[in-house]
Amino acid sequence: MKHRNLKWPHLKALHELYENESTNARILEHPFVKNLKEDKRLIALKPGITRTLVAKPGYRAYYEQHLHNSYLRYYQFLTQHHLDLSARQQFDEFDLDAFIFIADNKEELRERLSTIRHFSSLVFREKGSKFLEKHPGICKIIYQLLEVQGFPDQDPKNNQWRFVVDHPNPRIIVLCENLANLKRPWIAREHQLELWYVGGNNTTILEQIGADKLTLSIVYCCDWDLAGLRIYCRIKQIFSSKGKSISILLPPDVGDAIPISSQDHNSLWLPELPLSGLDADVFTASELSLITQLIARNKWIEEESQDLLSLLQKNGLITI
DNA sequence: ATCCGGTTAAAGTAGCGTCA
DNA sequence: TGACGCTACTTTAACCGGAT
Repeated sequence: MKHRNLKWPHLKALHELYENESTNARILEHPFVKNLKEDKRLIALKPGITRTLVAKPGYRAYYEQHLHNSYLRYYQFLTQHHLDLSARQQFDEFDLDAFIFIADNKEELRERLSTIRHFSSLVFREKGSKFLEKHPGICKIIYQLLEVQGFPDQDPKNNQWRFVVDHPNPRIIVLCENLANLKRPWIAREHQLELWYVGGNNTTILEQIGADKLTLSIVYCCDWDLAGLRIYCRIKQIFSSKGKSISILLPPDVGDAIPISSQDHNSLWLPELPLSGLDADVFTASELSLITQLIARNKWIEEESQDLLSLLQKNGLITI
């Protein structure tokens, strides 16, 4: 039963035979389908038409017993995850089960995401470590399920996480220093935002932002501490060399600021340097004002404490 | 309803260079 | 020399829209 190894086109066409009693899909070469026709005699070619298959008496009952539940499960999954339902997709039942596993264990897999070969041999053990490299279509679906832009480089030292919340028609691109906003992707989707994770030293993935996207507004959302603002300076420089100007999301006031030595925070200001060593030319007057206040009070503002939508609204970037 | 032709996506294949 | 990887070309079939 598990070895019938039907691909999605076969499942789809067999379902079409169940619903409409006929299909034009070319599925006869498949041993399982061939067996349905030649041994079980539950389907047959339509007389006079060489490419149309029709259902025969008994097919409905057979389908309901052996195929219907699988089809419904896969159909529901693909629909839920907005995956392409077309019969061009070449994944089989094994792959579909793997997709569902990936979706169910998305966070864990993302945490441990390493190289494409490692992932392939872990999740597609039976198909080998090179399976995903040779099947870009299936790889693309995994990216979509995991909501990543790609696997990190071969070199484990070069762990470039490429988390993205895509929108087909974004109004604005938000570069995020932290994952917090990317963990609430529905907010971005509802409001036509595209989110890119550029935390840590992930700035090289900015090269991946397509030229077509450069016409949109790009804003950076970060912790207001030395590390976050340093990244902003670097990103602004990168985009500036492409002739693109970006801005930073400015919290409305210092009200949400917390002491610099709070838990798990180790980005200290450098009070001995003017503006903590940041390049003053990068910032606007109101941004400079907030930075100097934070330095003076030895505080910082956590990105997670700010609501992305109201930040965008208060910065005049969207209307809700 | 069937056929057809253009477009698109994916898989298979063959040719070529690299490296041990 | 053989294993491997990269790439470009070919093949196949689905899909879509228009014609018969």
